[in-house]
Amino acid sequence: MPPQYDAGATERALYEAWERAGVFTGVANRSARVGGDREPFVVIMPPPNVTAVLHTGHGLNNTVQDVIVRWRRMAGDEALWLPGTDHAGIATQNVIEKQLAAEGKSRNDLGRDAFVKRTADFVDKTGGEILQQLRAIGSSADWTRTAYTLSPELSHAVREAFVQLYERGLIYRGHRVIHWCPRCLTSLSDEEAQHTEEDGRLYHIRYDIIGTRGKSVTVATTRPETMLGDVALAVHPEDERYAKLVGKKALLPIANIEIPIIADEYVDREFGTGVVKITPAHDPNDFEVGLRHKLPVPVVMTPDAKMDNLADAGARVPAALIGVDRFDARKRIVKQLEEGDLLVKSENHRHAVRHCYRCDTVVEPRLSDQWFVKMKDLAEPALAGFHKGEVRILPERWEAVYVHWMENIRDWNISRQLWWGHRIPVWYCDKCSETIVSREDVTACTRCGGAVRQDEDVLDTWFSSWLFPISTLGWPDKSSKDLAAFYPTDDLVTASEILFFWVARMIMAGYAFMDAAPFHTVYIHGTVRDTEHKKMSKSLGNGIDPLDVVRLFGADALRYTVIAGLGMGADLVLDPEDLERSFAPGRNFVTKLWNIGRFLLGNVGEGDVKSVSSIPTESLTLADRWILSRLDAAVSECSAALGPARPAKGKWKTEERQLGLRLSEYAETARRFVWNEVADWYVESVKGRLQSQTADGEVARSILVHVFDYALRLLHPIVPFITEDLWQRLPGRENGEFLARAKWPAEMARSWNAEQFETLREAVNSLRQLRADYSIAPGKQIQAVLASTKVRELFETHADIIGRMTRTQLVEPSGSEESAHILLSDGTEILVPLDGMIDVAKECEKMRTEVTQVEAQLKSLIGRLNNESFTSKAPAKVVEGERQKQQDLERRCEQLTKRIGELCGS
RNA sequence: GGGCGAGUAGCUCAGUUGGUUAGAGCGCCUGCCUUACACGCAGGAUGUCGGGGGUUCGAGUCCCUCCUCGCUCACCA
Repeated sequence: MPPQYDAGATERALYEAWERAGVFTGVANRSARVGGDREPFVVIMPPPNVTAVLHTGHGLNNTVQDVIVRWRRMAGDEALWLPGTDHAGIATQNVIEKQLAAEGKSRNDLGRDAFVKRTADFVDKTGGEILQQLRAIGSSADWTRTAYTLSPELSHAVREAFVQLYERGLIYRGHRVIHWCPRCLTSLSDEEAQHTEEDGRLYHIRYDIIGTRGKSVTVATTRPETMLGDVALAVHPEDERYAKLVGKKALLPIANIEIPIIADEYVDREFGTGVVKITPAHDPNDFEVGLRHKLPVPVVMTPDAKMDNLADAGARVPAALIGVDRFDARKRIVKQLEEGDLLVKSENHRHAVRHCYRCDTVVEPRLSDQWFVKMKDLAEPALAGFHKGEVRILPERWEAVYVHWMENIRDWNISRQLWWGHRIPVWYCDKCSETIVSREDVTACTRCGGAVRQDEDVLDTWFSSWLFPISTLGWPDKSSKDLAAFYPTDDLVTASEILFFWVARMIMAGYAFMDAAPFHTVYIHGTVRDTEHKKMSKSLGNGIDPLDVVRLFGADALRYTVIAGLGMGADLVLDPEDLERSFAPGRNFVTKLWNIGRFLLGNVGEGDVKSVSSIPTESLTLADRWILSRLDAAVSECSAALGPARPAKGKWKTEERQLGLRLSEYAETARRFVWNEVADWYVESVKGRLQSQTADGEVARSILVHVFDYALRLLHPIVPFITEDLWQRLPGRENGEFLARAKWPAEMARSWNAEQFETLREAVNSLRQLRADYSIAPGKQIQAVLASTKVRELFETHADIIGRMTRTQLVEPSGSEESAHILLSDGTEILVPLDGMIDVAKECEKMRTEVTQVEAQLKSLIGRLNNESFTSKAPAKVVEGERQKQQDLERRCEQLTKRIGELCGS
C-alpha cells in the first residue's frame, strides 16, 4: 500500500465504479409502497440554476443530502436522491441578453422565437455543468432521473397545475400595483422584492391650497419624483388639523394641476405631517385609496423607470424631465422645488427599500395586469398538516417563521415579463374578448372561433420548482410507478433563504395536488461564511471553490470538514485565505484513516479472518471485549444522532420532533471511535498479539478487521471514497461488493464485561503523566511496583500493553525508599521507584496539594449531604451518587495521607 | 416597528428533561522522526458560561431585565 493516499485517482475510479454498478439508482419496484421489500427513502435535490457553477453553499447543501442518503441506503432503504436543475428565467435570460448586448443587439432584434432558441441552445451546450461538478464531491444522486424544469415532462406538469388551479378558482388575473424591476423589466413576487434598510431622505413639500390666500399644506415623501403622478392629497378623516381642508383642492407643484384633498383612514396622523400624497399608479396603498375614491391613475414612468407621460398622464411630466431616470429626476425635482421655495425641509430618514433579489436594483411599484395565485386556500392544508405533525422543520426555530408566513400569506404574482420560461397557458380572443385557459395549445376562440393570441408572459420559475417533488416523479400521470413508489418523499435539505420561495410552496403544492405533504422533514442548514462572518460570494471575492478543495485535499476532506463543523442550524466559518487550515480537520482525519488502514492491512495478511460471532467470549481478551463494547456504543450513538429516519405512522410525535440529523455529533462520535479508541488504544494493545501465529493472534486479527470494517461503515456516509477504498482491501471481500451498499451496523447487544480495561487505561495515562512530570526521557525504561494485590492479575496479564504504551516494567517491591506514587480511582496504588530522580519535597508538595483539594471537595460534599433539604428533595439516585463520591474521596484522602506519612515523615 | 434566535477556552461550536471538578476540533506551550501516521504521538495551559437580579437544597441550563450581534416579517408615505 502506498504511504500516501491518492485522493484524486481513487475518487475518480470509485465514483465511476459506483455509477456503473447502479449503486445510486432507485428502483421503484423495490419500494414497499408498490409491493417491494424496502422502505423508500427519497430526497429531492434543490435544483440549482441550469447555468450555475458549484460554490461552497452547493457543496455544503449537497454533502448534507449525500450523507443522509448514503446512510439510509446502507440502512436498507430503497434510497433515491433525485437531482435536477431549474431554468432560472430571469438569470438565464440575463446571461443571453448580456451576450447579445456585447454583439450590439437586443432580444427584440432577434425576436421571441429566435431568442428562446438561442437560449435553449446555450443551455444545451453549457448548462448543467454543476451536475457534473456535484459528482466530484461524491454525490450519490440518481442521475438516470435527472430533471429539468423546462423538459417536456415537467412543462406538462406546470401547465396542468396552472389549469387545475384556474379551474378551482385559485388563479386569477389582477390589475394592480406590483413590484417591478426596471432592469430585468419584469414583475416580481413579494418574496423576490426584498427589503433592505437604507438611509434616505424625507422631503417636506408645500402644496398651495386653491382658493385661499397663501394657505398651504406640507406633505412628506421619500420619493418626490412620483409626485408627478399625484391625483390627490389625503388626510385622516378624524384629523382636526386638516378637517377644513377636505373637499378643497391643492396645486400640485411642477405639474401645475389641481388635485382634490380627500379623507381616508389609511392615513397615519402621526407620521410626517399627517398629509399624504396619493399616487395610485406608483404605490400599492395609494392604488387602493384611488380605487376607494374613484381617482384617475396616471402613469408617469416608463418600464425602465424613466419619467414620461404614459397612460392617463396628460402632460404632467414637463418636457425637461421626459426620459430622465427616476433618481436623476428626484434630484432635479428637489432642486426645482427649492428654487420655487416649495421645499419646506428635508431630513435624514432610514427606511426599508425593496430591491430585486436577482440584480439588486431598487424595485419600482408599477401598475399592471398580472396572473396571481390565490394563496389562502392553499395555505390552509399546509398549515393544518404542519400542526398535525406531518411536517417538521429543523432547527425548530424556523417553524415559527414558517407558521407566521403561512398565516399572513399574500397572493402570489406568477407572471413574468420574460421570454425564457413556461409561457402562460392563456389565450385571449380579440373578437369576443374571451379568455381561454387550456391544457392544449389553442388556435381559435372556443366561443366564437375568432383569432386568439397567447398571453405574452411566462410563469415565475418557482411556479415550476414548487412542483418538483411531484413533477419529477411523474405527476400529473397518477399511474406513474415512481409517484406511487416514492411520493411522499422524506427529507428536504436547504438553506433558509428559500424557505418561502420554495419549501413552503412545495408543501402547499403537495397538499393541493397529491393531498399529502411532499416530505416530513425540512432540514435547514447554515450559511458558509468567511472569517469576518461575511457570506461567501463571487462578487465579494471571498468564496472558496469546492473543486479547488477537492483538487488539494480530496472530496472526503471537504466533506468531513463541512459535516464535522456543522452544528444544527449553525453557520460554517471557513477562511478563503487559508484552505490548508480551514480543511485541516478533514485532511488530517483522512490521512489518519489511511494510516490506520495501512498498518492494519500490513499486519492481518490476506487470508480470511473469523467472524466475531464465531469466536466464543472466552477466547476474547479484555482489550477485545473493550473495543467491541466501544463499537457497540459508537454504533448506538451514531444511529441515535442520525435517526429516526421517518416518523412512525406518518406523523411526528412531539417528543421526537427534534430528534436526529445531528450530523456533527454523528461525525464526532465516529471519529472518536476510530481515532481515539481503535487507533490510540486497541491497535496499540494488539500489536504484540499480531506477531504471533497462535489462535490468540488469529482472534486479534479477526477483531481488528471487524472493528475497522464497522468503523468504515459508520464513516462511509461522510467520507465515502477513502472508506470504500480501504474496505475493498479488507480480507474476505468479494468482487463487486461495495461498502456503499453494505449494511449499516447494528449493536451486537452482547454483554462484554470489559470495565476492567478502564483501570488499565487509567494506569497507562497516569504513568505517562508521571513520566512527563519528571521529564523522563521518552526512551528510558522505568519500573513500577504494584502496591495493591487485588488488580495484580489484571496488570500482570497486560504487562505487555503497559510496557509498550509507557515503557514501564512491572517489578516486585525492592525496598526502594524514593518512589513516585500513583493512586487510581479504584484505590489501586502504584509506586514508581525513581532513585536519584525523585524530588521528595516536590512529590510531597504535590500530594499535599491534592489532599487539600480533596478535602475541600469533601467539605462541600458533606455539607450537601448533611443538608436535610438536599437529601429530602433531590432524587435518590443523585443523593446515592454523592454518597458514593464521598466514600471514594475519603479513601483517596486516607491513602494520600498515609503515603505522605511514609515519604515525607509527617 | 413586530416576531424569533444567539452571546460558553484565542477561533468555530457541543452541552439532551436544572444535579454540583463545563467538553470537542482548530490554534497555543513542552517533549518526542517510539518500524501505520510529524496531516503524527505523548503531556500541558486557557473559561467570573454577555452584565445584573430572581426562583431553587442546587442554575451554563428556568424566570425577569439590560447590553451586543444575527435572522425574519412589515403598506407609516
